[in-house]
Amino acid sequence: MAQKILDDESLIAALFDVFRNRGYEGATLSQLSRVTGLQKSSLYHRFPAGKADMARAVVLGVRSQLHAQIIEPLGDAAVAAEIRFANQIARIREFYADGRKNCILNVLNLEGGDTEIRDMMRQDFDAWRDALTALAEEKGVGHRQALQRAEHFLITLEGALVIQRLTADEHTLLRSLEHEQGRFFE
Amino acid sequence: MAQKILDDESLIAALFDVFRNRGYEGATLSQLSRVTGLQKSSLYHRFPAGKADMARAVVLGVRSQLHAQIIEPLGDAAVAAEIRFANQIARIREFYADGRKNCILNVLNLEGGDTEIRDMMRQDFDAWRDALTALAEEKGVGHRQALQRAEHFLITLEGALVIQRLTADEHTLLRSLEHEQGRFFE
DNA sequence: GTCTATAAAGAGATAGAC
DNA sequence: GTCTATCTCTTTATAGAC
Repeated sequence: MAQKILDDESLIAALFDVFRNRGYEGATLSQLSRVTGLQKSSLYHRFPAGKADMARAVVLGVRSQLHAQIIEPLGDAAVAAEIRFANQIARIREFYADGRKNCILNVLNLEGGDTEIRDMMRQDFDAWRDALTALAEEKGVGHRQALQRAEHFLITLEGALVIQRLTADEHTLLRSLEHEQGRFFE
Repeated sequence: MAQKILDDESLIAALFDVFRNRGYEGATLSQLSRVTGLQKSSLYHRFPAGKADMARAVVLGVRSQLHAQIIEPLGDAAVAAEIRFANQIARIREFYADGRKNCILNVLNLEGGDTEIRDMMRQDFDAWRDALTALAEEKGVGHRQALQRAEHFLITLEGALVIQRLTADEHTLLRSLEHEQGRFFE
């Protein structure tokens, strides 16, 4: 049996990088081929439905990372709520390379995009928001306000990524996350 | 002299709608032709450098609207600061159709995008942020904090647009704007 | 200024050898 | 599982008539 040159994880990580930086339409098969080191036909062997399949695989990978590294730890009652929030910030900084990488949720959700992908991303947003809501409630914040703060936190995250990509001010994301951290439980 | 079927303003408005909803790569000449009612060659007559020219024209149109309708009114000393802020909110709601339309600054600023366009958008962001900073300072907020609030307001705007596009909750933008309005001068 | 027609390049996708 | 080679379709762009 012939060898896989790249394991699935590295392969999808390479595809991810192209999609998040250039969007769905901006990611060409030539680029995807180049960054993975695989010819187009090899990509089709692994992703029979082509580019749409690759994008779906990327989103599936992102969502499993998101759940394992961020959403589940937010609900880990063995750790103090403030620490869980701080750990979340650390994972966010890694995941977005301190704001130098885009959010796939933003770039893969334009008009004409794959509805299956949008549905998955909606579910993940809901799950993340709900985990944050529960965290605030744990510390005595009322449900309605906890929900608002959770949503506002994620809005700030997305907005900071957009603005940092525009201004190239490397501290935008970090500043925003720390600002929200200070207000989340108060 | 032959007639222009569409005046420049309506033409650019139609192009704008395609670019903001589908991004640069996602906007094809076929679509741009369809929404304007002009054949591709007619578009090339008006925009000799093609799609790149169209995107630049769209951004020029947006920036003149932004300055006339939002940035300049923010500095109009004849109107109370709170009213100026409230008027800004009203213009934002119109401009983004209460969150149903994207921000062009987000979708035209991916990797590989036109640097001329990015530079223009950066300038406009700076101008808007500076106008908001001055407004907060007018009401006694210190410079450093005024700048932070101005930036945070624009981050929230961009983030709310991203999240509303994802969740399709029609109240996301409005709720965010009102929340920020309550905190801006305090 | 707009049109029809067409060219040229690049996109996504497939066939078949190894 | 990967490759070379090829195909088809769409995309961007141009030529030239009206």
